[in-house]
Amino acid sequence: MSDTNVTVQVQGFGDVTVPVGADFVAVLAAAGRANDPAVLAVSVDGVTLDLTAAVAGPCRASFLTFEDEAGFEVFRHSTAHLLAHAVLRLFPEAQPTIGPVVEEGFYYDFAVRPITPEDLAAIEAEMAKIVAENHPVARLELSREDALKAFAANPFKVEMIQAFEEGSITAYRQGEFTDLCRGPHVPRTGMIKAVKLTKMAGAYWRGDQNNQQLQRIYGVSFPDAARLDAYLAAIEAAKERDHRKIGQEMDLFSFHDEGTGFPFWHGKGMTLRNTVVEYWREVHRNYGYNEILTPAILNMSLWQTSGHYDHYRKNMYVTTIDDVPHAVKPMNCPGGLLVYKSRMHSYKEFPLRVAELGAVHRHEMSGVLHGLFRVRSFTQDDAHIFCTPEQVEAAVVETIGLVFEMYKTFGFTEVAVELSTRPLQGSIGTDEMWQVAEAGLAAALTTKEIDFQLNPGDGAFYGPKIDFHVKDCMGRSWQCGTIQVDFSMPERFHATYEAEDGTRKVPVMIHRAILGSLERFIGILIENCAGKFPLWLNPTQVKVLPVGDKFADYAKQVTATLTAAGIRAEADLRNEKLGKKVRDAQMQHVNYQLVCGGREAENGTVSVRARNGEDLGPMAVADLVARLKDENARRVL
RNA sequence: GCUGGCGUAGCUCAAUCCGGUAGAGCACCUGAUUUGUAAUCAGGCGGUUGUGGGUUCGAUUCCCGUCGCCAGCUCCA
Repeated sequence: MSDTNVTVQVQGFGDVTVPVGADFVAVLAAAGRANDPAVLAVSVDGVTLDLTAAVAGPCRASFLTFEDEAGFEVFRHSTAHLLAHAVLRLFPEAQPTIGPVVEEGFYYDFAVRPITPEDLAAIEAEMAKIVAENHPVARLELSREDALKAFAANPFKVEMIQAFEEGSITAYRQGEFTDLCRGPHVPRTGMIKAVKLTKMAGAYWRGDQNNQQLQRIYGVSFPDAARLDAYLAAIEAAKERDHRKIGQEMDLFSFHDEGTGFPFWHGKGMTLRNTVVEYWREVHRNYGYNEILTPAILNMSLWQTSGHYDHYRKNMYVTTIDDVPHAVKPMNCPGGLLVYKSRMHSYKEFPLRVAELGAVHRHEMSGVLHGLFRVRSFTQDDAHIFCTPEQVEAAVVETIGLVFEMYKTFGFTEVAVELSTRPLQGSIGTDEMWQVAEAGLAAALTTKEIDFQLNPGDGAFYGPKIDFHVKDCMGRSWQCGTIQVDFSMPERFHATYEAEDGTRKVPVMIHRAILGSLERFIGILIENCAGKFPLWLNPTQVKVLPVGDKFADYAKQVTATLTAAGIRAEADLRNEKLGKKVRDAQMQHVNYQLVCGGREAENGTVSVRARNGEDLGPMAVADLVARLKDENARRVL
């Protein structure tokens, strides 16, 4: 090999030799993929670069397409530039700020007059024009001085440039549009075949409410129209499983202007909720918990003792009783501590497991409310475990087991775990307390052989925590469970126990929730199954469908038999044809439809149709009852 | 809370741009039909157009306030 050539190891192809100073377009050609339209960028020794970057020396290169995460990001980021390019053509006075790639596509923030939905269509059309013009995208390296000059009219870019290191400042130019950017980018605007601007919103410069409000435009993009269409279809499908829509259709719950953010549970919703609670109680009994219930409104002095008055007051509802300030509880722990303190405790009782399905009220900002997911009143499946410092690890190990067991029952087998440690500021307690608590949680996770992500500084102000995120069938992640070690609350309340040596000591308190909020968890359940509940959870498990009025009595009789056996059955006695009743039962996502006609009434059977449309044929009512009871008892998913 | 969009019958929507006192489907009720595995037919009931004010001869429509709903407000060139 001579000095004038350099060898590049191309992944999936082999070695390629090109002249020194050649770019990766040449490497691509040498690898037999000249002008491959799928190639967006190149990864050189792990660093993503433009295809137009020069080969600096011997290296390993792999070409990136939309299928590679890095290639995908380049593509989306280039689309953000395309968006800014189009916006500047239509609104020359607009000042572009930043335009990153996000999970759901990309966005670009502009300082510009409010953008309307009509503008969005015009911008999309302009973007299509720029794509058709197929401008090459060129990288420019700038000195700070030149960069400041080039972007002098845009205070946001100036602010950014001032923060950058000299020598690292680059910009990209396509046609008449140049944007400050780290890159890399796709080589030509023509590669961005399918774009959809999805929504627009206000956002603050650098995410700070005190800064100027900007106009944010969101979008998605794909290398071809088919993938865009598939994406849009998936969005529509997600709307169909929105728990707010299903909650209304299935008559589970409602919201009213008279109580913003406060859910009203209907009969069907309560059945679902009670089923969840029933299971919850069963498991907690098995794990040695005892259940308590503490009041909703308590004297403000309690919240002063607990520290909520100082740390959480802005989220609390306050009231006055007999001229004395009180507050509606935002958390259950202070009440739980009063119960603990109501009598003496011995180390022999530990770990003392006390659970409470406590309804808490929190004043959340109006803008964050969202169906059952974010409400102002919800029921926590709370529990507090009182123990000695030595028992923390074992108690946490046990709780982790409980968490996984419950999630599995509801069909959530993919669970992500995070350990959050002491916040840098505003935490209470000694270094030693924190070290012991953090080590205890980490050790418990290790014992259970659970992979976890460490979030340094993300703990509560009173102690470290483990958070559990369940993944639903759409791949979305929901934080539900939490285990928090707390050394300080028992101390504030002067809670004690009598130790083995006869001295009074302060117990450790472990706060934990598994479902988190019943409301939210039920919302997750609804979206996870799109309203098609497994039998054990479904508020209406069975619909009995007489084929005509003549068989109404038989249908009633079957329904009564099922109900007596603990099966949630309803008869559809409307004067409608069978097809109509089947259709309606399907739309209500009932698990089984039992058709009753002459043949069935004569033989004491029902013809069973499953929700998936399968015809299970005629079945003796007693056999069906046995089958459903079994499916129910085993909580089949 | 902030920005933008939206509030019309129990539900889904039309009429709103360009002011002339609201219309359909589903649901519900009545009748006919007596039904065999995803919608039988006909008739009927149902709305001070979220709410308060303003402009106007006249406001669902235009303007202002207010309440509620929806989306976004973490991702850093």
